[in-house]
Amino acid sequence: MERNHQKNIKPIEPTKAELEILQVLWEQGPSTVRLVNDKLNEFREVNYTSTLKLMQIMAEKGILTRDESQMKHVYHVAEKEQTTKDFLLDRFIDTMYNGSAGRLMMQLMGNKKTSKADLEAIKTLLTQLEEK
Amino acid sequence: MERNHQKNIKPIEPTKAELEILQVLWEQGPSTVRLVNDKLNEFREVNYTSTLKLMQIMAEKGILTRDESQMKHVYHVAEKEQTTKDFLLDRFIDTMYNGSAGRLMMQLMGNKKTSKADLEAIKTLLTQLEEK
DNA sequence: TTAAAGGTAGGAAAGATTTCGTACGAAACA
DNA sequence: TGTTTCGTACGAAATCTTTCCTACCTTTAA
Repeated sequence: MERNHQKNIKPIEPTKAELEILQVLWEQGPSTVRLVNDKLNEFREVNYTSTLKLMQIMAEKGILTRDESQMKHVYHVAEKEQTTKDFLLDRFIDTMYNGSAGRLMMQLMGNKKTSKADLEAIKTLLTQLEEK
Repeated sequence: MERNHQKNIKPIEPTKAELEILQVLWEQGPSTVRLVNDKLNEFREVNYTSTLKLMQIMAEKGILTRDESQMKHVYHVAEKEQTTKDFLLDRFIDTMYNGSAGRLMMQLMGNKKTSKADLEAIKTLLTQLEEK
């Protein structure tokens, strides 16, 4: 079930479209709207000003910051990528697996997206953890 | 009909509120609106007719089916729980980890929601898998 | 030096999702 | 029987999200 016990911390709750933009910025690093929009258009048609607007809103919300010193503003992701991903993963685990990461692990084991190599890597990591 | 342009494949894309309802039904099994609404109200205030409406919409979309033989309709989840969860997990992995389940695994290892017991269980499972 | 291209800002429309008011029928019960 | 309680149906309002139009400014290139 969904809960938010956090008082002061602002929960980053990107919408679907916002997440797309975050993905581009995570991959490309700080970027102009133009670049982000071009990337988005590689797989989905979207008007330049739509992307602009969205990124402006995200800046307002504090999801992004921007450098306005140049005419072409450069947008940065405000939070560390990992912080956001941790938050989203936690929420996913809460809503889908009643907060049990173990259950998610279990499902992953049987998931087609999990390769043999993945499993090997996990095993190695586990062993290392154990040795400490 | 017009919501779903794909022919035979049904992409289960529950919204946030719909997912809450699914969670209740997964946990409780087939239920009346009353029961679902009561459960929801345990952690968030929501009007009975709101829940009713949502469940009616979900039935229209095919996410739920319902038994109308009694006055108190009983709603069932149409898809197997696992099918929906598989789909949602896949999508999560795609948007958050570029489709790599391994990366998600890695993040899980360092996640606070992953307990020592979880890790142990994984290890056992991995070893079993290997022996086969 | 002017036209074209490319940039931001802001509002409003369009779409999707969520919430709830109202109407009305069936059951429970005083 | 009459009234209260509990149920469904449906429309519409409220809200959130996404898209894009228009205005206007700056840079670039002819």
